Amino acid sequence: MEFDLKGESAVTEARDDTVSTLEPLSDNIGPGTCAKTGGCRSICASCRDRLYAVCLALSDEEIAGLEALSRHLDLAARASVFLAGDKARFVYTVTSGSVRLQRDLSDGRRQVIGFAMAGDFIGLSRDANYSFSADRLEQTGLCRFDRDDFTVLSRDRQPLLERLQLAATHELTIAQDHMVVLGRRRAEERVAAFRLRWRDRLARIHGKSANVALPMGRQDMADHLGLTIETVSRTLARWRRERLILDVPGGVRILDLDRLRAILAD
Amino acid sequence: MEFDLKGESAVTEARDDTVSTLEPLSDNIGPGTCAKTGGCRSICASCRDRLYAVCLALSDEEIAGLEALSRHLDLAARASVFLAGDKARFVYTVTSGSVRLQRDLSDGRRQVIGFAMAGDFIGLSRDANYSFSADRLEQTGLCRFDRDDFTVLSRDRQPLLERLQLAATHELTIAQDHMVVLGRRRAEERVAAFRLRWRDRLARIHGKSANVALPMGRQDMADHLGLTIETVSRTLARWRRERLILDVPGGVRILDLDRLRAILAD
DNA sequence: CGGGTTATTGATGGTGTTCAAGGGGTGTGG
DNA sequence: CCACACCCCTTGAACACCATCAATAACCCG
Repeated sequence: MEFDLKGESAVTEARDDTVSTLEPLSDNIGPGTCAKTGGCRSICASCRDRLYAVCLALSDEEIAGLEALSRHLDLAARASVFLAGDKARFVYTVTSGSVRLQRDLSDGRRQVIGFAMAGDFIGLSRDANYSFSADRLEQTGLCRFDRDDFTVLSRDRQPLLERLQLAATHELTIAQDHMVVLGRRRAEERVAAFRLRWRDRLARIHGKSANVALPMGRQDMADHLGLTIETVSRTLARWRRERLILDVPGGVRILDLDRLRAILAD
Repeated sequence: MEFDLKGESAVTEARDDTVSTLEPLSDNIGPGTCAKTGGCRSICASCRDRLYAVCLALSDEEIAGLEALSRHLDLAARASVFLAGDKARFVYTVTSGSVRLQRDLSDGRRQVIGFAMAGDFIGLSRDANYSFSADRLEQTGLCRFDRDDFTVLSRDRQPLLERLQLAATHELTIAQDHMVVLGRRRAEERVAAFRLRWRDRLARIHGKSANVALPMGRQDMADHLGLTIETVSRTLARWRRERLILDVPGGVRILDLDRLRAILAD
């Protein structure tokens, strides 16, 4: 119970830092807070605190413009937001929950391109169609924009365009990081890199904590890291034996952060 | 001689398509064409024909603004444009030649993030410093812009910002493609994916041709594909034995494009 | 409790790496 | 012009890491 990361009574020990609740955004978000057709004031506003969020650095007025175009969705787990090949009509910001982004080969092999969480912007596409699929890993809140509307609006809003530019560059940097992981890291290093990175991302939103919620399964991690599910499982089993981590419901507790970092040695 | 891809008398058979010279840009480029301090009219203008080039879709007037800030460089092979960790003072467009982009791990392992060729924009950085190094593979022409100047200029030039946005999204899509290659492709597929992609990129600039110039060495390919130099070498040796490719000075001739494509089966 | 899904664990084997030696081209200097 | 060094590429043999195959265990929901 004490370590439960998902339940209503989610309480985590604050170790590294001050506060650390796992869903601080849930106060602002929910079906009740949002008008069906119109804006979602509190949601866009909540973005403003977050680095790399698209609506950051916009004036109240500009946010109002965005809101008029936005439509908030709160969707159950385990279904897609969009599929690779779909006409790219919308762009989204994630307001809560998490989304898995993936590409599939015709023979069933899968590469998980990345995971999007609160504050992330998804749906940017070079072409008219999405080049990857997006699936919800859990109950997920999204702010949806019509792509064309969004383009038109951004035309006379340089700050928004610059934000968008920053978001794309940010994603690109992450993608390059991950190429190093996929191309030149061994299995244990890959898993360590993923866990540490995931921890950092959660820390930005929820504050630092030794407890890390992991909404994705072993197969998702494996497909993200270019490994098999067995290799991931064995690596984690070893770490458990060596008291490096401790499994907790819905996630993991990192017991020895330094040793985990040492695995990367970089 | 007939297949030489590098010499002064570079002539290639045009097979798939009409014309196919390997350095069509060289007419416009050279020390003589460019004032030391000022703009490079012909160079920016030449960009306009090319998709994803940053200065595409700008008016003559806007191009003039860019040119005033640009400085053209024509540099010998085998030295860096910038290093990972350097302060990111400049951004560049490649006008001729090619550049290798890479990240290094502290223990010597290397990941080649990508290669930039004529029309590509490099130096975009999320942070104040470059996150990867850029090295010239051959004699290379670059248009250099001061990053701050460029930012200021782009502030009231939406088309430029949108171009920049497209360039970043384009790079991101390529990075995601490559993640699939690194994460889920076997050795032979990786090499095939690289050769085919490289061929397509050259085709955009020089027109289609069965002859493909390869300015990078085996080690570069290996570090790009997450393989060892031996595996790359063995794969190419097999293809040579099977009459799938034919080595020519400075590059390769693809003898059986369909069979090469079939290796990817996707 | 039962059925399905997901995770773990073990045994075996393959793909690609590592280690090692030799080949081929190029440039330099005698 | 040849000899030599250097670099890059190729080829072979042995090995290691991780994948594959297979069986069981834990979990989740109905």
